[in-house]
Amino acid sequence: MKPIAESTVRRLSLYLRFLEEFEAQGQLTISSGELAVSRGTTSAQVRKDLSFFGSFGKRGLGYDVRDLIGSIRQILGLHRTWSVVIIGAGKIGAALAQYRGFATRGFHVVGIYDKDPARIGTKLGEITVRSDLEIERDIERLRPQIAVLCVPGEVAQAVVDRVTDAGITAVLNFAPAQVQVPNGVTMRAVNMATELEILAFGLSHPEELAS
Amino acid sequence: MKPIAESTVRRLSLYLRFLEEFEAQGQLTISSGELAVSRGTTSAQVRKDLSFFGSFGKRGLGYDVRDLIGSIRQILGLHRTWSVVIIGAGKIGAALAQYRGFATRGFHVVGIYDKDPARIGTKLGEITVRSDLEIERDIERLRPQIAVLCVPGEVAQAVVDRVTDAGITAVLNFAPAQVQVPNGVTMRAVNMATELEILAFGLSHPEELAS
DNA sequence: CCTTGTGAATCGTTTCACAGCC
DNA sequence: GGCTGTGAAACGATTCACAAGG
Repeated sequence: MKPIAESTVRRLSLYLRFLEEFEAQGQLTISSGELAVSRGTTSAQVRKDLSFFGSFGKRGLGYDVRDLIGSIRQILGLHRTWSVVIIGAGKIGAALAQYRGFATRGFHVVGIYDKDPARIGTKLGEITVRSDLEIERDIERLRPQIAVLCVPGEVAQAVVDRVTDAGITAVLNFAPAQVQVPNGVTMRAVNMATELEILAFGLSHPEELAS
Repeated sequence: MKPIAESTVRRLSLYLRFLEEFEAQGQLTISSGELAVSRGTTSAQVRKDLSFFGSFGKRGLGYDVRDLIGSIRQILGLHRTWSVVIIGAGKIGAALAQYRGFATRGFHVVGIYDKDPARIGTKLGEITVRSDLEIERDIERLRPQIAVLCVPGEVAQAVVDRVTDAGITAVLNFAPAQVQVPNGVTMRAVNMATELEILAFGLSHPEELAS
């Protein structure tokens, strides 16, 4: 298979969200054009995105909503569950631990860890904060695939090194720091400061930020 | 000025972060190559990104760290402060309200709002949660530029309509919903579910997710 | 000799346009 | 007739490569 652009994967995720809404409304079939307007893109883009993975529609008719949901789920890897550990039980870690959106999409939080003794043992929804010393043992035992980092920027790299050494193969980084991961590990970063700064640029340069 | 790609703005924000680290370490001068390796890009990319805004270096020498920090701050619109309102005082809204990264970069949180009477009046760090009924009045009075949305997906569009009608010109959307903004309003979305799904795709298709 | 700034070349993504099929 | 799937064209971003300046 040829390499797939991140932008394509991101759109597939959005298509999936809309398809689920359409399904909930009882719509059985949908055209690439309908899917496109709901998401602010073009019908050609929708068809091209899907074409990388096969052909899912019927010419003259469109796509079967339920089938396409299944196909995109399969493409994105949502036909199975994934186990997640959250590292850092500060404000953001705690908020994420209780975020319902994880579970409803097949991401199971199997552990949350902190270094601060005051936090260890406290309950966040279903789950109890454990000592950061147990990270390695738990990862080796429970084999989660994904680590969500919610630690201070200064320790982010050290923590990523620990979890990837222990066997984590995907990292979602909320820490305000750029981190390196070894080959074979997928990494994504969500950086609040950067998002705000892009907004500030947009405010400062009306009409000049592309898109 | 020609339109600037979002990817360029995002990199400028990262360069700024590294330049600040270099400055803290007392480094006076830096080459595009040094800036590039710290950020995983190329020296040509660094120079091209900067070239859209002027010429900031000295041939044979590189860039003065302090000057370049000032120039990038100016470019990004960080030479002034921006006022922010947070809509929704649930877990994520509350976490953001207390996020130190806002203030240290010149983003002042001037209000946080919720609909739930149990939350109204509670203190989050410095600031007290106010009724969502005061949103319009406060926006007209305090003239914040940025709204950060931390409300449930179902009400996100209605809330965006309210704040943009009241005069907000930039929105950072953490609600798990696609929203439309009127022309002239900058919008960015951070969608946890999408980020996780991109990771799941990466886990499911090793070697096939571009970069 | 080193490093910037930048046009030109390359690469990747999006859009177009139409043949093929329902 | 309507809509998909897909090569080809257009566009945009990144990389190359070098002239110009310290």
